[in-house]
Amino acid sequence: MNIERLQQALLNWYKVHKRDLPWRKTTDPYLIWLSEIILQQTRVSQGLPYYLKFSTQFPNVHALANAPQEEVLKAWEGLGYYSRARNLHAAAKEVSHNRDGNFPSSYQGLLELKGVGDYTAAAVASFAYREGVAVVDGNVFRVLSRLFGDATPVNTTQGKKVFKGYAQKLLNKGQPDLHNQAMMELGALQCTPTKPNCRQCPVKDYCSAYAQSAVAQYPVKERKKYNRVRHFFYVYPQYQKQVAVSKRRDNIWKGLFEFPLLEFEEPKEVQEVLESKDFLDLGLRAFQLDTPVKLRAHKLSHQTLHITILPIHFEDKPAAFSHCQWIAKASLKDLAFPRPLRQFLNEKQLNLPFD
DNA sequence: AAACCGGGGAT
DNA sequence: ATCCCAGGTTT
Repeated sequence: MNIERLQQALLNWYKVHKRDLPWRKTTDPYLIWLSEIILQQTRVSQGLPYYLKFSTQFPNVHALANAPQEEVLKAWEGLGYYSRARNLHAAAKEVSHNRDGNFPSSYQGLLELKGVGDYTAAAVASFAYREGVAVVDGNVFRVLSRLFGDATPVNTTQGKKVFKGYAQKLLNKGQPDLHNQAMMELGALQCTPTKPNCRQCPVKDYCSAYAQSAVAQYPVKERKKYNRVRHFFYVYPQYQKQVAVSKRRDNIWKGLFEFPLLEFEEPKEVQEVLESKDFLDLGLRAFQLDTPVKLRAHKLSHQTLHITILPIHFEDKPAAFSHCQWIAKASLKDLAFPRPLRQFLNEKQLNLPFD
C-alpha cells in the first residue's frame, strides 16, 4: 500500500466534504478540549447545542473553573455521562488555578487531566498543537478494521493496541490535524456502520474489506449483554409552594438532584410500595397521596429504569426528609435533574401552570 | 479484562 | 428491539 497516496486521497476528499463545525475554526486548546469532552460517545448533532451553550456561558477556562459545580451540571443537564461534566470542571480548576490558565502542551501532559484519555489527548494535541499523534475513536476503529481487513475485536485491550498502531502508521506527520479529522469524518460520512458509500470512497482502492466484498463484516466487536432492570419509586413531597429535593451521591446521575427514592429490584405495585418497610420508615404524617405517575421505561445503555412518581401533599410542615432541602417550586427549573425527572417536571408545569 | 456510566437517533 | 455515537474511569 502506498501510504502517501492514501493520505493525499483522504485529504483531498476531506477538503471537499468536511462539515462546517465551530470547533474546527479555532486552535484554542480550551475550546477544542471542551468540544472533545462534549462529543465523547455523543453524536455531533446532539453535542453541538451544548458546545454553543458552554462556549458562550464559559468563554474561557477561568470562567468555567470559577463557576459552581451546580451551574456546570445544569448546563450539562440532559447530555448524559455526567462524570464528564464533573471531570471537565475539575480539569478546568486544575488548569486555571495551578497552571496559570495554560493547558498541558503535549499529548503526554494532556493525559493527566481528569476525563482526558487516549483519544481526547491525541485529539487536542493534534488539533491545537499539530502534534503527530493519531486519534482512534469509534469512526477510526471502523475505517481501519475495514481498510486492513482486521477482525481483531475493536472493543478489547488488544484491539485498542492493534488499531492505534495502524492509525499511527497511517498518520500524515506533516498535517496530523487535518489527517485525524479526515479519518473521523470519513467514518462519520462515508464509511458508516450500515450501508457505507464505498462507491464514492476516496480510499476504496486501498481497502482490504472492499476488495473482498466483506465490508459489512467489519468491525468485529465482542458484545456484552448486560441489562439490569431497576424499579424506582420517587416520593414527590410538596408543602404549599415548596418541594423536597436531594442531591445524588453515587452511581448513576451523581451530582444531579432528585426526590426521596425507594428502589426495588423487582416490580412492585404502588400499594405494595406504600406498605413496604422503606416507605413506612419515612415516618410520614398528615399527607395526601395524589395519583401516581408511571413514566415510560427509561432505557440506558446498560440498564432499564421503571420510574413511578408518588406525589404527596403535606397538610402541615413535615419533620421528615431531614436529608433533603425544601425549595420553592419556582426554582426547580434552575436545578439539574436526570432526564426522566426533568420531563416529568416540565409536563407537570404545563398541566398546573398556576401551581 | 470487565463493568459502569446517559441519552438520542437510525435501522 | 438493537446498535452506535469525536470514550474514560473504576473495579
